[in-house]
Amino acid sequence: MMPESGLRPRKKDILEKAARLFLERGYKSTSVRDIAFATGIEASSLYSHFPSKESILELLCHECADRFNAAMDAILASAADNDLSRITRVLEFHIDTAFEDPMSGTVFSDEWKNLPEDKKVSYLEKKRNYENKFSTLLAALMDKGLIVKGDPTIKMNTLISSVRWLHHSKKKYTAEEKTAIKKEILDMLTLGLLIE
Amino acid sequence: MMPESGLRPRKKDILEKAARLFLERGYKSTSVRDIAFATGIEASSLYSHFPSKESILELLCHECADRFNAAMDAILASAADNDLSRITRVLEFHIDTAFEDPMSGTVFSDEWKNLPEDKKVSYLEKKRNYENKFSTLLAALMDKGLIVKGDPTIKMNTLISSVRWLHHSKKKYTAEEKTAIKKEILDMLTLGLLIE
DNA sequence: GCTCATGCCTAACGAATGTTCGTGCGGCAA
DNA sequence: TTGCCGCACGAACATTCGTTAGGCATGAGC
Repeated sequence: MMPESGLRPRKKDILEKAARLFLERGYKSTSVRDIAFATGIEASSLYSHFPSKESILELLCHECADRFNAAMDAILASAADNDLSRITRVLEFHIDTAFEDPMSGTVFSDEWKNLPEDKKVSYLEKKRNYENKFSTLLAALMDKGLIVKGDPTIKMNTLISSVRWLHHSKKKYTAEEKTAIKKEILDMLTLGLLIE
Repeated sequence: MMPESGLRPRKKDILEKAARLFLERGYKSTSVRDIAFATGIEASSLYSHFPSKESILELLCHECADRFNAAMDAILASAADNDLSRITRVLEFHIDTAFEDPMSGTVFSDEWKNLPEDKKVSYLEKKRNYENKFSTLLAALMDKGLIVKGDPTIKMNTLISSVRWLHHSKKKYTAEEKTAIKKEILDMLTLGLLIE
């Protein structure tokens, strides 16, 4: 999945197992012993790799926020895109992430609440930064008359939320199914439900 | 004296406080002592009203599922509606609920996972029942050529998810703001983002 | 061959959790 | 009055939680 490749394999392993458990049961419902068992070691051995359970969540949260921001920056910087294709690519990124790395979406919208207060602040800064870029992009599109005018924040939140169900979807999809789902959601968000 | 809604006032009070805490912190992060403190009693006194913490969640979950199903049934049964206005009213119900009773949405999509296995089954049955009615309605609209054809389940999940952010929104809105937000989300979902 | 860090173990810790117990108090029915 | 019942209490319970301490094995570098 995503943990940096500079990490020791065991550490990476723990992060992956923790991420999956946090996704399935939530942070609070996942005990240190659960993570250790999934990794195949004892609970106390975790502390050879991480100073605390919260530090695992912290690492996952910030890594995820950084990945979202990096993707957004890349899309915004790409000269190959006009504004309209930019928003499509942002949405595609959200959908792809939901498929390939479902933990990210959960972290991004839910589990960060379990961070200790100080770590929460710095995470929320990254999150707000991402959302600002998102809604600024929407506002620019409104100004150019490319999308329906309105409150960019409302539209942004609605767009981000709308793919949330994918994260928790247990079903395994084939590549073709993923493409089909992606297209359907994308069409729905851009063109709407109704036939005019 | 409270206008008795079936439940004793203290019991109703506990349920309300618990619902709010479950919404804000999540079920697992809310202790029995938290609920008791919010109600103004001791933890042990809770057990004069409920046999367990889980039973509080169970009651909230099933009550919520029943409310969603009742609303859906009312909309489907109403002769005053055509199919197209039905889907609008379903979406409006979701948005209204997110404003007026934010706990419901959280329960509906998240916190039910904390139910014990046997209670989970009966809850999921109600939820599946609701979702079936929802996607059947969408399928009917597709057949009549009123909405874009596709997978009703994908569309249903996307629609339901898209208002999830409202539940956790801390801001309190005026009635006018609520109406405006509702209209913007509704337009966005039905007409899409793009200007054709 | 010695050192030393690494990674894992067993054992145990204090704190917090959900819950039970015994009790007391006030109101209502007999 | 008597007795019961609903509701509340403080104390204590067993369990689980995150975490720490101390020790043992391994293997790389001198």
